[in-house]
Amino acid sequence: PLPLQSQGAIMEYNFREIESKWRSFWAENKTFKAEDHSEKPKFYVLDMFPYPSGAGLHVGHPLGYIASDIYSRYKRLQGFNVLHPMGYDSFGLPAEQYAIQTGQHPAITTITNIDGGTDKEGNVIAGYRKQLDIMGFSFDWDREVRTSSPEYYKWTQWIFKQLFDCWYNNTSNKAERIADLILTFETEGNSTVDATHDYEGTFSAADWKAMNEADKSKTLMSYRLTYLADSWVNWCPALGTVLANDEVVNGVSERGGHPVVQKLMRQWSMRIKAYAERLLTGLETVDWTDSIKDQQRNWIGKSQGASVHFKVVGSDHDVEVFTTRADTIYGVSFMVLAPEHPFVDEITTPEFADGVAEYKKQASLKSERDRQADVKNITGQNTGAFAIHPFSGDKVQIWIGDYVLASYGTGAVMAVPCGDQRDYDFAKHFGIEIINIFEDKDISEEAYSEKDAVIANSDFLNGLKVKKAGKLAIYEIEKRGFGKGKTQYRLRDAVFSRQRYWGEPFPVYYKNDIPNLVADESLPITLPEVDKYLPTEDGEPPLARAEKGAWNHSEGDRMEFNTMPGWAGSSWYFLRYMDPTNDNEFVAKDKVDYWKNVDLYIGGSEHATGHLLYSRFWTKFLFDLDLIPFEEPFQKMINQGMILGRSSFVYGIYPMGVFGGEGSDASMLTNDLKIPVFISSSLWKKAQDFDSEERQEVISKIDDHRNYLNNILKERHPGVNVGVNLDIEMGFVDMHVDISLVENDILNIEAFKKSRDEYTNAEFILEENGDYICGHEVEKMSKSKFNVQTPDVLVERYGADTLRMYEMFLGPLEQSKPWDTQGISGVHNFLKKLWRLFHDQDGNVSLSEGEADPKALKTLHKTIKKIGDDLDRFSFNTGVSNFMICVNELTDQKCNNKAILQELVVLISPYAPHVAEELWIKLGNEAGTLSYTTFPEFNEANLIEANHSYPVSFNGKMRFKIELPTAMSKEDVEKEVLAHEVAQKWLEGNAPKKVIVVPGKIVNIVV
RNA sequence: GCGGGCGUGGUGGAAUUGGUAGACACGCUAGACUUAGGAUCUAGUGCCGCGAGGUGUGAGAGUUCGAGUCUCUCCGCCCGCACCA
Repeated sequence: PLPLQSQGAIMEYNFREIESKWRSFWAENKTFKAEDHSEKPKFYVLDMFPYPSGAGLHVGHPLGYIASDIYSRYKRLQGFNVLHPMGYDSFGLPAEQYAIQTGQHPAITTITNIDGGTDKEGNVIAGYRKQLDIMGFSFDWDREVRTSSPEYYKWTQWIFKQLFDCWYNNTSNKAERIADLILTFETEGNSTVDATHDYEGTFSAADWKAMNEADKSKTLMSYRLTYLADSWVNWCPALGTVLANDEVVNGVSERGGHPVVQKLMRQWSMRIKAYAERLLTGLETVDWTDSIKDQQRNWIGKSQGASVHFKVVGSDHDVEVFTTRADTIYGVSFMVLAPEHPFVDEITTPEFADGVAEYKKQASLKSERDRQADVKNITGQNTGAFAIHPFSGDKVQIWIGDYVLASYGTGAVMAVPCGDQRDYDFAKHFGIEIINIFEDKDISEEAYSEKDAVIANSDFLNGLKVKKAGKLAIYEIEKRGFGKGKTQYRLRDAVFSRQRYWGEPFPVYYKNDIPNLVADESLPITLPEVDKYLPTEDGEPPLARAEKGAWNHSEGDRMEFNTMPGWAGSSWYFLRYMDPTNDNEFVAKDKVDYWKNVDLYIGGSEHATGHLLYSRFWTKFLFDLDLIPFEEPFQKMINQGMILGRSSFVYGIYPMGVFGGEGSDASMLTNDLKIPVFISSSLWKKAQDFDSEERQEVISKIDDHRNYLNNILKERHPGVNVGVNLDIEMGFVDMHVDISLVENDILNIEAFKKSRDEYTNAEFILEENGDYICGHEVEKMSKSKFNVQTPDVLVERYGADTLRMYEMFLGPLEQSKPWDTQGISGVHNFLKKLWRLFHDQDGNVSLSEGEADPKALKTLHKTIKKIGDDLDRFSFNTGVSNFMICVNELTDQKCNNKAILQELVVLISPYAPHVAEELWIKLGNEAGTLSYTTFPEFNEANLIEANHSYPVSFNGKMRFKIELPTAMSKEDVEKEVLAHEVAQKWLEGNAPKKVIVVPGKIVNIVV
């Protein structure tokens, strides 16, 4: 396409020159450097940092960055000391997968993706940094962090060490040092300790002292906030690694969609469960959307109820269950254990042993996904064992069934079929007798799960409503020693090991299989070189390939071979920006005390149960250790919507084969004859109608093409009766076409023909005007759909200021919306119009001094008010509209008053910083001072007008307007309005029933 | 099934506390200027109607002088969670 830049007047809006000039200026002068100490109040604006992928940025990525940049610039103008940094979440799978394929070290891939260059296959990579720079963001790049740099992950490792060295004290409700716990063990054993832990049983001080090193280590491990344990994990064979729950979606890996199975493995985990309650209550103190908060609440999944013990007949075991419906205790008709429940085998009677073994085998073969998909299929197996109902003493059957999850609660349920549909279905399926404990409720068809029932057939609970019965039941359960009231969380501890190369190594070595921490002086433990980025032959992670001498801690030890997951580095990066080069601390206390938490966080909502939860967890932990002065990392958060791509389609019909008599052969349709015919979309759509003229027209043109091909065939195969299969019903395809070949839905036919060999001779059925109109659809932006729009191309053609404003203009920030390049010209024209306000027809600067016209003042102050309000409520799209209205009005007024335009330039500078800087110096100001000047002050006096144009409604419908003095009294307004001739007409001679006058606003007449 | 959000012209969207529905822009139509236009400028553009006027914010009801906005019922779409005991 031709550049829009005209060669005409010299002083046209030359955005390329202006933008490159100011980009250099800002970089050279470090205009946006944030001071760590300041008299000014601080404001911390943070973007979720990107993973630098080789594919680069598309127009959807900068959306949030533009919004945060506008807000940062606004806050600077309001006199805040703004921290607005950027960095890279640079550990991750794509670089590692690329390393496996090409052998290129992920560190090199990462650097190329950030700084630009050429990849292994020779593709040119623009580089994230360059792509970000051309947008004119006011980042303080001196604070850049990269999670994969040793200087950074040194401190990720250090924080891991602190977690290892702490346990969670439920009494003080915070993390405390392990050394203190050991002291208690030495004097009192563990019975007085109320910790979040998974140690089974109790020990005395003497028991503790009698333990050997290995036992002590093992015991402490079940208290540490990060711990090594055998646990059921999500194993993804295709990726060769375990995944955290939030990385598994619908039973497949979030990245790549590979199947995930359950596997018992020795893994590092994070005891996030300890923080479940605080993660829940903390949500009340942050300004996030309800949607994200609810997602986190749901994920944490708090439920209150009771744990109850059922003795097993003829066994020492008792089955502990968790229930939220203690009121239904007398409705227990049987028990169900998860197939993986630890003592299933021990309680199973001999005659059911085979069945149980078979069922357990079947269950273990099913993946998590299969189990979920199989919800409707009721399966289970009787164990032959019986439990004793604690209150009634009745014997109830014990079954196993995979609708009971091993990982939730105790892995066992008391089944109350009258009140729970799953229990009900199970009972019906296996013919187990159902006890009904609800007064006057029919359960012949389904369970009664409403909570308004009255309890019956339940001894001391009879006649009580559900809620009361529940309380009384728990009271009795506790009193009689059958169990106790309990709060249960769905949140599970997070697996922290990955069997991958490109992540943080653990600062851990094993001595006689006991994990030990590497000393602080030895940090960081840097990633060793390996020959291949794949697991070893015996299934160890890639790090096991490292040369032993260089990598092992000391003779006879071995290092941890796992690496940390992606969320390790991103859980605390917002702290490092405050002090990115500190080699002695993860962040200096005085700096974090000044900057505190993030005031505004902008990023995608897809991190609701991953990054955002883990980051809150680590922040609370660091707060407990008194290392940082706040408990919530992100005070206010905005989740930008996705920008969807607008894909273009062509509709083609391909020859499908040949037909004919003797001697005809499919191979006669050689590749050079597989020539498609493409039909313009509107014709194609009309041709779907069997009776349409267009259909006949299309068919006859397809016939022409077929005849053409047939003639070639006949020439090649004289004497053979052969023709091609080519018609409107067969061989039809709609295909994505690269959007770079399409402009305003019109296909560039010549470029299209050149794009692929098979199109070279393609035929086209065109619109009357000779255009090929493409079809379109809104879908996710992706390479495979050929609908990716990159910022680079648009900046080159329209400039960064235009792109910034246009992305904001598309619609509300939080909303998903389709990308539409056509609309960008409106914003570009606006900036040209703005430019013209400052210049005369010859392009020379032309400004008038002196007092401004009241009209212009009104326009300006109306705009000041709106822009300020829009920014305060993050309504960037209406902000752009208001600028357009302002410039349209000033243009109509032919306003070139310096005082007015000066304020306008400041107002617009957050949105369009380059052109604002240029106009700022044209107004006679010092270069670069714009960023730190003051935001214009709104003065209402400029808005007051002598007259107001009242809209007059009859029964709420506006009929006419009347201009009256603003100060006129209600009574006089009513009188004037009623006297108006149009009012007389609508009244039809009748007196109005009622007249409502809202002074300065509206008049409504009821007739 | 549960939770969150949304539904306004041909399109993206505006209407902040209930007060002129459709701002602003794209697109479209007509015209001007131009060697040319995918540049620029002017006018028009919810729908029906020649007009007066009617009608109109997913559907229906309600509250109100007045409802896109508040309440209820229903329909549709998007996102998240989902055998959680």
